[in-house]
Amino acid sequence: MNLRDLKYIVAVADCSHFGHAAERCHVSQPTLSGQIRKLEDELGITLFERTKRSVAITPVGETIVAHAREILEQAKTIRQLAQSHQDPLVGPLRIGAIMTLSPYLMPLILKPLRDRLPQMQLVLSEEMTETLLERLRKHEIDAALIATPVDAGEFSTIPLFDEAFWLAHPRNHPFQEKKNITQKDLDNTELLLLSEGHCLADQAMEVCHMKARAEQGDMADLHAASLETLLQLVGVGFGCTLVPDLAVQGIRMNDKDIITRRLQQKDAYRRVSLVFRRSFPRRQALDAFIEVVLDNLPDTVIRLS
Amino acid sequence: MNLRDLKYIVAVADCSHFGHAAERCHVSQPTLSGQIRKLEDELGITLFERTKRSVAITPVGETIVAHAREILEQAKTIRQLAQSHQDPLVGPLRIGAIMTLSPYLMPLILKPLRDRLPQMQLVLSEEMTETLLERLRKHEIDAALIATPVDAGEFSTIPLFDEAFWLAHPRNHPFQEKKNITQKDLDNTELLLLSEGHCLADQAMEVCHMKARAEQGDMADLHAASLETLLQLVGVGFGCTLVPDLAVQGIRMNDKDIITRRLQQKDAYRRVSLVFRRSFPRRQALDAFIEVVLDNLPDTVIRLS
DNA sequence: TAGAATTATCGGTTTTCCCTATATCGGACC
DNA sequence: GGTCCGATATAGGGAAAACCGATAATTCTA
Repeated sequence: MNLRDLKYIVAVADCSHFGHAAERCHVSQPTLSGQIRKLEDELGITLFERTKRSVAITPVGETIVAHAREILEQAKTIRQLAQSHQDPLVGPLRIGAIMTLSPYLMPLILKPLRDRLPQMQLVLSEEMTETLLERLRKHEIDAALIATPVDAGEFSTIPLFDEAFWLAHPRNHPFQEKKNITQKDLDNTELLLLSEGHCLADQAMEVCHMKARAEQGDMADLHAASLETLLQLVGVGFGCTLVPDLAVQGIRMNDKDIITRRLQQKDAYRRVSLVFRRSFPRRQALDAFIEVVLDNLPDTVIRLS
Repeated sequence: MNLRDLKYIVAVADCSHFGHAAERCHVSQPTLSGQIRKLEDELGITLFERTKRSVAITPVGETIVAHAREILEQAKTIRQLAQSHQDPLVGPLRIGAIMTLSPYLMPLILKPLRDRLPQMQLVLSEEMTETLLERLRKHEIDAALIATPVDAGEFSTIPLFDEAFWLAHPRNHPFQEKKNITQKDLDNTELLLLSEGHCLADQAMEVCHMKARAEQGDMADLHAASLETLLQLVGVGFGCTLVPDLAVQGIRMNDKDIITRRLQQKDAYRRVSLVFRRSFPRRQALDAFIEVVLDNLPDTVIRLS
């Protein structure tokens, strides 16, 4: 059996005439006759009762043709489905982003994205870096926005932009008196950090030359689960923290108890990249997505392409 | 696209491994790879995201494979349908019979038929000869039991048995005194007849050398619509009629006011045949049906095979 | 009885499918 | 780092199938 054969028998059932059916199927009448004969042999039944003068379908033939029609409909559906997905920009794009980036970046790009790529449906998720990479591996997401370098291996990485760290301290903190915050100031300060697994914590520690988390002892209970929580803690005077640029842009106006200050250090930034499986087939969708992202970043970040 | 291709993509979707899928489909791995590649090209989309190390289905691929599964199910259904109809004895057999035969023959054969050919479902209809032939032509029935010769042409005819005509007259009719009813007696008698179109009326007229119906004038109002009605008329003394053998066997015991007598004439019988389209494919079903009919006729009829 | 219409058959050509062998790539192991 | 193992992809040739044109066979029509 064969989709072609089914098309043939449906045509004959419709036309009750081998010649006309053959014409409809764009084959010669002998070809169509032969194929139908072969199908009948294969099924072991007579589908059409032929005389030299007429063609009539048998009762079994009738029910089988009904099934054949359904099959051909389904096949058409498959072709249409494929058709509508031929444009790689069309269809859902599943993007994951780290939690210290997503809430501040997404509001900037969602609307432009909807305007520029209305056919692309963005499916967002927020996870920590390791979880994102794991989900990439399991094909649960198509790409991840992270701020940690990954080995080439199975993934490709496209650097998007560098994002400076700002210092956030409470209104009446000693830092308020200082004009410039130096590397030394930072080194002597205990920062409030996000809980384990958040890359921001590691990056902050690196910037401040802090020791590994494991050696810090009882500071652990001050590790917050989200940047928002962290800023709340800063707001009520618990201490300072480092905040990436996009988050600063997002919060600066809202809270009078938090002072955010640019750091002078050259290396106080993190590099945000898009990571995806090297084999991901809709590369053009990613390129289009990247373009929208870069076009809608504030000028406080440094674009990399 | 192709049923084989769909089988291939379902296999790959199930196995996530070209080699294993190829094994399941009993083809080599390059063959399967090539066909899937070709299908992807034809559809213009990527169904599977492959690395040298692994295979994962794309979202479009997922939905397409779902449709493919349904198609394959339908195809399986077709094959099963064909399978269960491969025995020509299986399935409905639509038999039409003339109204002067059906009520007396069918009771004799229905039970034996159900015993001997339980898989064959008999669909009965009763019509006049012309209507039966028309329905044969339109494939509405598969065969007809009639008592009139038909031209070979599109139909085949198998004679089944000869059925004698009996004379039926009321209890106190002049015929009662006679020991033998002669041809001459009949010729001088006006018979009650069935209404136009029933072959029995023509046959009775022929046996009695009656003139054509059109010339009979006001006898028309005594033409009955069924044999049972005719016999009721005989029973209440309206006149005589000819009754075919099987009907006599059916009614003889029931009515004390009707006398049935065998005719001595050699040609006072009608030939009952089975007629069917020459192209009808289930000839064996007809043969089996005929065998059951012949095996269950009373010995008062003369079997012809 | 000739002609038109219709399905079946035949021989040869083209297309498709399939297989074996091999290339290529990525990961694992030493 | 080299080598082997496990995957998928590619190439070439051979077998099967599908297809076509021409023609036969049959039946209806005029």
